[in-house]
Formats: sequence, C-alpha cells, structure tokens
Amino acid sequence: MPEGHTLHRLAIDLTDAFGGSVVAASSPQGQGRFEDGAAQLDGRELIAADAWGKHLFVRFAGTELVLHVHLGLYGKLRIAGADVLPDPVGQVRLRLVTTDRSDGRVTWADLRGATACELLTPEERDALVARLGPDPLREGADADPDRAWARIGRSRKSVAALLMEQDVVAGIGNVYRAELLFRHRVDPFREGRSMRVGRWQEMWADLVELMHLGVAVNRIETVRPEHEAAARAAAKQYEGGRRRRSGLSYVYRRDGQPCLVCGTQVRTEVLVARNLFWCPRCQPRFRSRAQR
DNA sequence: CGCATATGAAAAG
DNA sequence: TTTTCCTATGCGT
Repeated sequence: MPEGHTLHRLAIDLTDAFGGSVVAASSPQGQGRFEDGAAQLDGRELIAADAWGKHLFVRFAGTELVLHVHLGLYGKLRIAGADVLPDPVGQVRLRLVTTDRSDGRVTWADLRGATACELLTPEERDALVARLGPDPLREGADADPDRAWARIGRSRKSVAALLMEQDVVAGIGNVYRAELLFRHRVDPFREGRSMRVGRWQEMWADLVELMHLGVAVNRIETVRPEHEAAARAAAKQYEGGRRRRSGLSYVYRRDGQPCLVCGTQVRTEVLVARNLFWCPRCQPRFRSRAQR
C-alpha cells in the first residue's frame, strides 16, 4: 500500500521502535544486494526516520550516510516485536534488530521487495529531494501548494497524469489520485492549465487532510461520512465474508459498479500505464471555451 | 496448488 | 513503449 501516507507512517513507527537504540543490521537473504550497506549500519544507533513523498530516509549516529528506501509497487517494511527473533522468510533485503536490555525482547524490521534500498551521501539525498514536488504530509515550505500549481496551471497534460508525477506533488499514488478527483468532481482528462487556482487550493487542502488521516489509520480512507453506509454496503457485496483490508473508496477499483453518489457505472481506462477510475456523471467531460 | 494482479519508478530499447 | 524489480493477496481449480 505504498502511497505517501505509508512512508510517513513507517517513518513514525521506525523512529518509535528504534530511535535512540543501537541496532543490528543485516541483509539475510538479500543475495548480496545490500550486505555491504547493512554492514555499514550494523551496531550504530538509529537516530530517526523521515519521509518525503514515497521516499523514506533513516539517519544513524556516527555516519553521514543516510539509508534511503523506496518500496516501489510491492515492497514491504514490516516492524514487529517478540520474545524470540524469527528466522527471516523470503528475500529480506534489510533486517534491523534491537534487543531490550531489561527483558531481552526483540524488535525487528524486515524489508522485502523494495525498489531502492541504498546508502546516500547528504548531497545525494538533497539531490533526490530536490527533484520531488511538495509533499502534503510535510510541514511548512516543504508542503507549498503554489509550487505544484506552477506546474499544473501551465501544463497541457491531463490533471490525472499530473497528479501522479512525483515532481509535481510528492506522495500521491493511484488511489489518492482517483479519489481526490472524484471528491472534487474534476474531469480527470481536462488539461492542467484549464483548472482555476481556487479549485487547486481546495484540492490541496483536502489532500492534506486525507493523507493525514491515512497516516493515522494506516490506510487510505476517502469516503465522506454521508456516503459511508452506501460504501460499506457496496464493499460488502465483493467481500464475500472476508475481512476487508483496504479502505472504502468512491471509484478506485470500483469499475462497473454503481457510483455511490449518482448510481452511474464507474469507468476505468489505462492512462500513462496506470488504471484510472472515475464516474462519468459526477466528473463530466470538461469543455473549454474554445470547444464550446 | 498455480496464476493474475497491484497503491511505483527506473532502466532498457 | 516495454521490461524489470520479484512481495503479497485474491481467486480459480
């Protein structure tokens, strides 16, 4: 589930679990891909983790190098604790372990399937962050919607495509994109430059709230209270008694099903290699003055 | 059990 | 535009 909220939540959880502690770092089944990196971190105190967009950074004492993790589509970083450290399962690229001195309990974090797991110099980290857009989950100037507007307001690309570009807004993924456009009744295919700045400011403010909620509950929840009952009922039909893992959604992965607001069939189409979902009635095709 | 699919992004061609 | 990374889940058999 790696959209921005996932990485910010992991940064919090990593800091809570390991911050101020000396960690053992290893790359048990990393097939040699991060053994050197793990060795450089082994035995150091973990200071803190933070995130920018979908990128996670972890700082350690006594080295300038910063651990950089990007989960990609299916990477996972799992943090857990127990009396006994379990054997690693699967391709564990990085394992961090800390042992409580008083009771001997262990806390560990296993990283699997990540697109990036590497050590960066401060310069490399800065260069990486420099090519990312503002992140709704960061504070102050790091979360400046005007920077995103400078790109969106002048672009001929579709809003749907722009929202997925990490140098426009950092942290949005396919779910937040589809749901944000629906919540604001925006036609995904309209050009960025056809938008008005006021609309973008509303969308950004909403995004800040939605993503903070996502961090708090550790999943993407986008359905307004007044539509929750309908969303739950609709989701139930497809659950078949199983426990629902993902959050409720208006349009994401609901293609062919009736829109929760107007009943029209939700549509899907591949746009820039990703599945886009929208309601053709709630998000009608935008026509510019020239087209009218 | 096997197989298709997924919330991403960079490299290859 | 296609391939790669190679995890976890959900579904059909």
